[in-house]
Amino acid sequence: MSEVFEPLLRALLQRDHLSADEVAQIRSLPFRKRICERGEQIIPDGARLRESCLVINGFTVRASHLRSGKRQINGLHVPGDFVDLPALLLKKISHNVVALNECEVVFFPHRDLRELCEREPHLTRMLWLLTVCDGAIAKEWITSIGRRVPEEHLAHLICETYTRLNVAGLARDNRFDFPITQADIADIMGLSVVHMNRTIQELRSTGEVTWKGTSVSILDFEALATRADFDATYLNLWKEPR
Amino acid sequence: MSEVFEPLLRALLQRDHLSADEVAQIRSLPFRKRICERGEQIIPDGARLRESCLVINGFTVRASHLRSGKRQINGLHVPGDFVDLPALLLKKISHNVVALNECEVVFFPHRDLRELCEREPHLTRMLWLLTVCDGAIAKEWITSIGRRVPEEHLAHLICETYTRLNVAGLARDNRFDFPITQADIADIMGLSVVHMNRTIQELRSTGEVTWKGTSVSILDFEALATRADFDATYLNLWKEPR
DNA sequence: CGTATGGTTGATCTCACTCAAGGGTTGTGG
DNA sequence: CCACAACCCTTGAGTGAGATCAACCATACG
Repeated sequence: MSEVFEPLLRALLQRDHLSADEVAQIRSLPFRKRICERGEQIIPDGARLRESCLVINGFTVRASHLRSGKRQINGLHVPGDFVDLPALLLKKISHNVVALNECEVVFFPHRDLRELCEREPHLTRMLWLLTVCDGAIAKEWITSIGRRVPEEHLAHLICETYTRLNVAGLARDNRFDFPITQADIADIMGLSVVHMNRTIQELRSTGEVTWKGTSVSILDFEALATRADFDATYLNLWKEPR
Repeated sequence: MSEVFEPLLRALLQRDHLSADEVAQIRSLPFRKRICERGEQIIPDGARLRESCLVINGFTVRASHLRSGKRQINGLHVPGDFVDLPALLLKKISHNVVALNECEVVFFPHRDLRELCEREPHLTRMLWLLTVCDGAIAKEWITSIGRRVPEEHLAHLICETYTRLNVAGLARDNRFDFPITQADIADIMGLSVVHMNRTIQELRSTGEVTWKGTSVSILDFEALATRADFDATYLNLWKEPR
């Protein structure tokens, strides 16, 4: 089953050309697959890791917990995202990764990734690029949470998620499936659940977004992007020799 | 003058062993030096970059601007920080970098960094590691801004900055120089200047922190770290084969 | 000196939190 | 097949944190 690598290759090929040999090198990586239940902790906080996890199917979030009991989500992973690739270098990560819905994930041993990086400088840079894009998203989130008002922030999150899912081939025609609870979105945006609910209703009432169950529709993407000050540059979705 | 490379080597050697040859390879990188005035924009927003910038001396911040005129700072760079190393892969960055005080920075052409990465897999990973640490800081900032109350957030920022400056050899005995205005800290924490001022006064009044001019003193680091829920793990300041 | 910049203070108002309860849907067991 | 529990969404009311507005002070600088 080669589908394991499709989301990843899709993410890479969006950003640079890969030779047939490079594609083959990636495809030859050994892996173990795992199905995770909704709510399951995929990667525990503070663990010492010997493999890195790639999401094939489903949504996961990266969260930190404070002593006070508060929780902040600082990352959202869609299929094709190399959830904890940084662990290849860090060995230890200080947040945990949780499945939002039933997920299919695969783990690649660090040993094999390491060997790949020893012989393939260009692929190394492409993996590096993935972690850099992840960092760019985090920086954009800082801006959202710090200076965008909740409606703008939510609009931005929707634009970003749509764009990322579109790359993964999971969103089109201004619609996508977003299996997340309002409590989780509140933990993304740093708001209370009650206020989160009211913010969503605000976007609904203006007709900008239709959100029923897990189905999100954007009436006019351009308009929403303008409202949110969303500029996809930071996602680096263009081909370029890297 | 080899001091150009000291802050960088310090940052790297803190996290892994480097061979004499590797150190020599770094030292042999060609560069151009520049002095930046306080408030000067070092790297313009959206520019196409052919070199990456390392801070030798002074403080810089990375900021985003919204249409509304609001500004959010999403990164703080201390000496030894490779400010826009991600640009090596991204080519284009969507935020700008500004000097907080008079800074000494050096630029390394991407061509040379690229060549270095082609032949040195381990050094590549070390540079990669720097960008990953930068990302880890951004994630921690999301948590701070989203879920820490202003006093905790400020305490966390102080602990983080002290720890990072300590690595750079610029802080010890619980004291450091922090040439930043309250308006800038407000843009880091996503607060208004007035409230920022009151938050600082709060930390001062409890005696946890002395802050006069640009000199910041921490009365009891452990106590402040506890208050802020600060755990330096995310800074990855230990030696490990990467 | 006058001016600019940054820090400080007070008053007012609004946004967002908390608390508390009700409603809808799904799944499960009697 | 219905009752109940669990989970999530929704709504209302009261409170408080943080924004905004508007001054005033301190220091550095030309």
